[in-house]
Amino acid sequence: MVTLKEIAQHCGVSVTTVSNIVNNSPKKVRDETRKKVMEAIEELGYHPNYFAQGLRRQRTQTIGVITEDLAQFTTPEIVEGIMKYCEEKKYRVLLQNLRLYSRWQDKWYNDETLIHSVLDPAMKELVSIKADGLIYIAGHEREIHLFEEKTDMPLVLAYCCSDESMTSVEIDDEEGGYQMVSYILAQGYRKLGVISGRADNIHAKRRLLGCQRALFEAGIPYNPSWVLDANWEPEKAYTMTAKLVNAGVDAIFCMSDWMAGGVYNCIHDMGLEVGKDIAVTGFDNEKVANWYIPKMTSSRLPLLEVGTESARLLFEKIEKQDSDDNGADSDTVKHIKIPCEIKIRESVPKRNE
Amino acid sequence: MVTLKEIAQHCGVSVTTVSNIVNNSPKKVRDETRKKVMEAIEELGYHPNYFAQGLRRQRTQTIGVITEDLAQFTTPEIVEGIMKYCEEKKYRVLLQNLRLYSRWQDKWYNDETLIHSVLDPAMKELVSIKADGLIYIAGHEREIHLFEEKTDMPLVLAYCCSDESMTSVEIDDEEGGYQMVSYILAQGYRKLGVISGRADNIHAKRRLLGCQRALFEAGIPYNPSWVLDANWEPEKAYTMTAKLVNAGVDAIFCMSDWMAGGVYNCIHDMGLEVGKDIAVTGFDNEKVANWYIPKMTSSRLPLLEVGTESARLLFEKIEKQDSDDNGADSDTVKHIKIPCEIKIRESVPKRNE
DNA sequence: TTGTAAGCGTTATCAG
DNA sequence: CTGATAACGCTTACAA
Repeated sequence: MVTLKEIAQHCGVSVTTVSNIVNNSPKKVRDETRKKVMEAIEELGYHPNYFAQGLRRQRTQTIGVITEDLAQFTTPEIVEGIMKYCEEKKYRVLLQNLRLYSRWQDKWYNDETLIHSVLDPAMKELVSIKADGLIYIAGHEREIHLFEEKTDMPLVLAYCCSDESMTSVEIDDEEGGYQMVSYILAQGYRKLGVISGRADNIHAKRRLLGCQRALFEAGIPYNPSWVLDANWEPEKAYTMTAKLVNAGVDAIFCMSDWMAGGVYNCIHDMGLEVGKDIAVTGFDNEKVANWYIPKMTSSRLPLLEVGTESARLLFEKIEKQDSDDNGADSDTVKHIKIPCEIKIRESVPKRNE
Repeated sequence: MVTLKEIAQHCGVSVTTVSNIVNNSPKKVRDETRKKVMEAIEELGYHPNYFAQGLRRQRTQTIGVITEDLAQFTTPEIVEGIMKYCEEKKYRVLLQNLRLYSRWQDKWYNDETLIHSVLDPAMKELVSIKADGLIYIAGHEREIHLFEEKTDMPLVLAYCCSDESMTSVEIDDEEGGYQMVSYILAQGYRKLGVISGRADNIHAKRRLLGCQRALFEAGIPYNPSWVLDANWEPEKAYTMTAKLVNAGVDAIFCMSDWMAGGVYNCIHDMGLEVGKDIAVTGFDNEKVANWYIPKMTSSRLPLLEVGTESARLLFEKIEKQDSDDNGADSDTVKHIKIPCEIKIRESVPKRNE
């Protein structure tokens, strides 16, 4: 590998001069020398040694990203957002994948010691590599307490949150639920059934809250017995749909596009038609939403934005830390929620009545 | 950060001793000293500095992974496979994301200079970080010529291939097509229609080849006019299906699960029933396959395996390189194809006839 | 404007 | 069994 020294020898100058040119330091360099050196660099193909540089400076121009599970459908897009931002900032990304699902399926959900068993080595890794900051991407949104013993490394939580002291970027599920239900009501429906995910799930809870708010604002009483839990499973959603239809709802707000498949099928099997007889909406705006018939109105998760926003906040912290020579802990903690985007299609036609 | 020196001072020994203990070198160390040092390491929380280590050794224990687009549905699982393997080998993974799709949609497909404009900086990066090896993951399978000017870095192509000189791991599309069509024929169907992807697409070509082989082996004449190109688009697949049905086929081999949605819809709209009137199979085994009614037989892409196998081959190369002090270029080039796995469901019932 | 030299934390060589 | 010391490639204060 070509080193500074070799370039220097090649040009008959000192390493210092070459280094100054490479880092275009404020020092004055004769144009002639600069040109000569630049040419040599080009010709010999010099590229700074990352390790020597990292060893010398205290900054590594590298941030760590730890994902709970890269194979979760929400994760790659968040990572993509982060990388996009980092590219502009000329930062490297060291990605760690905890592979929680493939290791333990669902068992890790509430078992933070289990998570720690793989998280701790990953963190050590990042310390040893002196990452300038860390973004932690959860596999599904929830409240975590993994980082109690604060590291000095700037940290941003993506797709999850923690206590007040931790900067986090989440999607605004409540607003998403609110938007969706407001839309359904605006289309003229009045008897709203809800197919929810797991009752203890933060997405489900927040979306339901938004739903209730929309109902309240429209002056429509909230009927809790029309809210059924299908545990994110299409099969269960199928069963629940039958109950809701028999109970007389005219619209169903289903909390995931996949579960909505069960809803569509059930309605079809009952000899009814989605849209004409019963309005249906999903959530997540996955590809399927476009392929149900009629095409289903859904809500896009702003994952890319979660990524870029996390990165933006992280760099804000890193820069803050850099300028705080006094060591003042004037941390800028923020809790950002990014709105979902409703994608209107054909499953909630205007009610003519 | 705790350094070797600090540990040494704490214990009243030299850094050499500590280093020897940390790397459990063959050198003999008195048990007493070892114990003392180990305790200090534990207590002070020592972790070797990645940069100092990397600077000193020539090995970095890091491999680079360059993805054409992480958001491609096939990519994360391959990455996951690689990371799984690397974890066992105690290697780090530096992931680079070219983001080809989000940058240029489809425009980069046959424009390798465009690709080079983002690939080259990424490669430089890996050189500067002295990655021990590189895995390149394509966004869709095809033949690439991106690495003509051989680097000395061990390289494996995943989900794509190149000329003979390059090690690659692909999925065995031909065998996949063969398996699927053999199965359809074994179930008693004789008039096979095919909905293909882009004609110039390597997946499509290979699957079709397998299909033709299966037909030939069964002694059934191949009718090219029953092979229609739907460009991977469900909408087009819908149109094509009508043609095939009108032409009198009794089974449709559709080359992607998403296009199969169009097939299902068309058959339904024509007043027919998938399974009963016409057999249908998809490909890719995406989640949807389970949600069409009747559940669709499809073929699982062995992506995780592509990942682990790529990593395995890469380490084979790395180790080879290490042992080849003589510099002999006794490279082990391999072209691996990993079989798909047919997932039989309900869309191709046994023909009773 | 350019050069000298120290030092970042490690490992390897060689000497005690 | 243990310890000095050089070297890896770079940045930076200071000297010329």
